[in-house]
Order: sequence, then structure tokens, then C-alpha cells
Amino acid sequence: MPELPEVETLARGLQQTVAGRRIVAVTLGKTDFIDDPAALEQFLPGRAIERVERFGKFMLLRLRTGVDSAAGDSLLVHLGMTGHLSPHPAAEPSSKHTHVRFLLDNGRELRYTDARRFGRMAYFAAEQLPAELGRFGADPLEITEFEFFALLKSRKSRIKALLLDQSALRGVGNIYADESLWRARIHPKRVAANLSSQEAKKLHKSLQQILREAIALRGSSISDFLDAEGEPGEYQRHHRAYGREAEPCYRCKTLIRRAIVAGRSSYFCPNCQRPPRLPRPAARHRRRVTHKRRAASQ
DNA sequence: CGTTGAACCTGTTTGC
DNA sequence: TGCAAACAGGTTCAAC
Repeated sequence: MPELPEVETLARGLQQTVAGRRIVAVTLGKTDFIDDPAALEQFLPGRAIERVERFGKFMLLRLRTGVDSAAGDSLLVHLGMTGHLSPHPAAEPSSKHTHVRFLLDNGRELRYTDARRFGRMAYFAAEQLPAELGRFGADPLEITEFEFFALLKSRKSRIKALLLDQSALRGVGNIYADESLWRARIHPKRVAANLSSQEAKKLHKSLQQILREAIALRGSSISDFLDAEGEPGEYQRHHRAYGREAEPCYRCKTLIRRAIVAGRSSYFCPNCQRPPRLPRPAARHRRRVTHKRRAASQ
């Protein structure tokens, strides 16, 4: 569910609804996705949520200090594939897979729900936070064209793998990687370092445009993403590649194809997005029968 | 360095 | 209808 636009949408919503509220009590269910469950119970009650930010695909709940305790302690929340975080009336029955409940001082409860528990929750003291955040790459909305080109040049991985690599760029996931590549007309299997400066420039622009457009429409709701008010996003209506296997390309009518790239389903137009010349080094055991090179087929 | 596949866990959709 | 397989917005790790 959650990539940069969805997390941004949720962070903005929570900033409006829970920022300034004090956490009265913490109730935990299953905790295998929490770094240190006891720390939540120990340090959160009594603290107020100063503000809610997005960092890559993480939500960062900045905690206000009590009296003289260190400022800047934070709760890091990653939604994984199926995570949800939203306020509910405290009296409302919890839905299935609700694993964390933060009772607030206004009669509401901020609840974390996650069927698959691929998400992550962790309390970080201010001193430890920079090291944790430092593991991630540039924010795709802030990276400059020049930095982006340099990043591509430094990697010999496929462009799709690079876009998904959170240590290179933080926040891009499967949907927006495919949408950006489609808009920039770049095949997901292209080697990043082989993109021309013009292609890199186009991809940089496409990526930022798409993320901004998606944020403006409050993200993509494929099956279940809901913002802090329980509303679905609208950007799924604008998808041009993701999830459109066998449907006509919006530019050229060629049928969109699906292939596994970087271990993920990847959707692209085989006509608009030309494959790399030598898709893969030929397998060693294959007979070298290619006196004439055949056109790459994918 | 990079890639692939499996694992983590549950739910939903698809195919026979 | 029933059951199994495939698939899902993510991340991590072993093996190659």
C-alpha cells in the first residue's frame, strides 16, 4: 500500500488530527514487527506528539519532551505492505489485526493495524535517530537533476532496482517506479549507468512530477489504502503502466507487458520503453549459436 | 558489486 | 463449490 505519496498523505492527515495530543496509554497486541516493544510502553505514555513527518516510506512521530528529557525522541512507523495508522474513537471496537493502540488525551485512539505485519515500529532516542535515518538515500522530491545523474552513473544495477533501493532513493516503491519509467520511456531492465544524460534528466523530471501529482491526489488506493480520515486516494485512476498488463499503452496502444525485474512485477510498454541491447550476458552453457545477433526479445 | 529466490504473514483473486 | 496456486503497495538475507 504505502509508497512516498501514500505516506506523505497519511503524515499530513495525522499532523492535522493527532499533532499536539498527548499519549495517555499504550496497548500492544502482536509485537514481532516492533524493534523493542517494551520501549514503547516505557517511554511513550505521558509524551505528546509534537508533529508528524514523512521520511522516505516512514512516518516520523516527533515527541515533545516532558520536562527536561531529551528533545527529538521519535516513533518511527513503517507501514510495510498492509499497515494502517489512523485515529478512532476510543470506544470503537478494534478491527482485526490491530496490534498497537495509543490512547490519546482527547478520547481518541491512534491505532496501528497490519494484517501481514511487514511493517515496522521503533522508538528512537534523539541521539540514535540520525544514524538510523542515515541508512537511507536522497528524498526523490529533493534530489537535484545533477545529483540524480551522478547516482545513476554510480550504479551498474538495473534502473528499476535502483529506483526501489531505499539506500539510493528513499520512498519510491513498485507503483511509482513503473509509472516514472513509463513516462520517461525507459525500460526497467536498462542499466542505470547506461542512461544518457537526457534520459536521466527525463526520468528525474518524470519521477518528481508523478510523485507530486500522486500526492496532490492523496496517493493510490489499489485495494485498501486509506488516509487519516479514512478516505481512499485517487491516483490509481492515473496509472499508465502499473497493473495494466495486456491493456493498451496510453501513448501507442501496444499492449502493456509484465515481467519480473528486481524481483517485482514490472509493467511497461514494450514499444515505448525499449529494452537494453544485451539484456543479460549470455549464459555460459548455452551454445554460442548467434553468428547474427537476434533482436532482443523483451 | 549485483542478481535471484526465499522468507517473513495474511488475505484475496484466479484457475482448474 | 472446493481447493490450490498465484499474487499483493516492502524489506532482508543467503547463495551464487
